[in-house]
Amino acid sequence: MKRLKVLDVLTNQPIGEEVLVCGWIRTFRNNQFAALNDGSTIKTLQLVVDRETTDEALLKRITTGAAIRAAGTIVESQGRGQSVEMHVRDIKVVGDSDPEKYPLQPKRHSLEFLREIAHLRFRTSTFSAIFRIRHAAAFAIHEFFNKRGFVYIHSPIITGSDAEGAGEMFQVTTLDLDNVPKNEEGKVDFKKDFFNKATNLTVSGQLEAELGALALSDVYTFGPTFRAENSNTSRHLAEFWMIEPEIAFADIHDDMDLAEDMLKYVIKYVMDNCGDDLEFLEQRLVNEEKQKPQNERSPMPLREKLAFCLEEDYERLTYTEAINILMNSKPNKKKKFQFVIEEWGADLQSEHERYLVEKHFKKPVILTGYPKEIKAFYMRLNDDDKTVAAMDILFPGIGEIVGGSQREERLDVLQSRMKDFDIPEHEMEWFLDTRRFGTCPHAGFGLGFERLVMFVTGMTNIRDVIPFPRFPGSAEF
RNA sequence: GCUUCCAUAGCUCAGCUGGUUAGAGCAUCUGACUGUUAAUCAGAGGGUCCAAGGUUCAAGUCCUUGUGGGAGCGCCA
Repeated sequence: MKRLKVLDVLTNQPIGEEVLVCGWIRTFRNNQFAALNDGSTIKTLQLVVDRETTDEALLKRITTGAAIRAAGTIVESQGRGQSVEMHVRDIKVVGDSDPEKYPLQPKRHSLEFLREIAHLRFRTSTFSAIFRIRHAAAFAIHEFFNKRGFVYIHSPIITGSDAEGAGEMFQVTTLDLDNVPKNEEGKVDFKKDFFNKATNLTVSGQLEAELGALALSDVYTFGPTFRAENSNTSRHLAEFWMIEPEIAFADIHDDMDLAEDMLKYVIKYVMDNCGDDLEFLEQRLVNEEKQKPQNERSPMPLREKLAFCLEEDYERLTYTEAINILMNSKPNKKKKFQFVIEEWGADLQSEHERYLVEKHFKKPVILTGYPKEIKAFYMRLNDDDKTVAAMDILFPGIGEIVGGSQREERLDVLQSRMKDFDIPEHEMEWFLDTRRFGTCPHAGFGLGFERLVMFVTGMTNIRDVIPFPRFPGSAEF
């Protein structure tokens, strides 16, 4: 007999048919009713075991966490709470689970506790929902770009370029750290290393994506990214996944349109395909927030918040406009901000971004035209010579979700900008070649995938939306 | 890296200005019940009070240091 997934049984309801299901027991009530989950859906299939005819020793082995293979007939449920259930004819315990030792028992567990047993947390309703949604979001991203004719580029994970300037890098080496070869100057001799040079894990695939875009027109990368920064927050990881589209013959406005369209596409896809999981996570949030005071609770339930982000156009404004709003804001005048905005040119802190998104506009915001001093060298210099064509998309609750820009396509301007930032030209010749030969206006952005998953699931700690989070001091599992 | 809070049973927590045998709910186990669904009822077991020092007649409680965790900030996606 072919195994059916629980999702198929619950969707198709093959009443009267004998089927085979496999999965793990969530609870076993009354020595009679087992809730079986196989990860295909957040829902469980109720297995009704005949306790008169089933061996008592076998009944004792049907415990929370046990792996089960059960054959029986699907019938309309006699009880409330589910429409169909299985009358079990034959049940086998494939893998036992000692209830005295198994850490997941049918009760609420804290996210902090589950983080410590990340190898088992897939088995909880919350995390199975999160990772199904994570999958759906990843799939939707590929689908979105594919429909628009983008080419998926695999940018290198090990990079020999050390001028990307996006943060501290992890070194990659096969040198014996107990006996490091030195050159004549007494420095590490990387000529003896695996690649004959110093190499690192990538902090961004953007520069490589630009190379692709200047031939294939529209490309994107979607891969792991590594930052060796000592960041200890609920929004940062040392290893995370990033999506970096790059579009040729395009300006900053095309870039903003693309980012907004993509975010909306992914959110809609998840809403259309993960309804049960979203409903569960929404209820989870409501229950969690019951303990909080009214003013700290979310203004909208999860699904309403997502729908709101689909209907609304994101508020687009310049850095200069944002500074004016902030300078005239109540918290700024009453010096409630930790960093009071006093003049144009100030870097925006997260408290300022949060004010704009959560208090002032109450919807996603796209900020453009930042002062050139506070942004990267490759961003296109505007005609005012003071600002660059950068854009950041800010989301309620999680802050910056997208950072992008129109790229500086003019060779001379780019070279002078690199000089300003002390970036050695000789290491970037390959990058400058794109400006020497057939350069054209182009733009792109980086989307933090985990931050998107946080937003869509309503989770508030980034360590709960990636299976095995890496952060300073921790690379477990 | 900085600021701040926390660490007591398998889990979530209570434990008052330091005072005799450290508690509850859930989970687990035993029994009863049997169409349950946070099952119910009765009972039982379960503790290096994070670690090491210190103060004190007396420390789960106070102090110091360390370790682990949360939240916020910075860096960013």
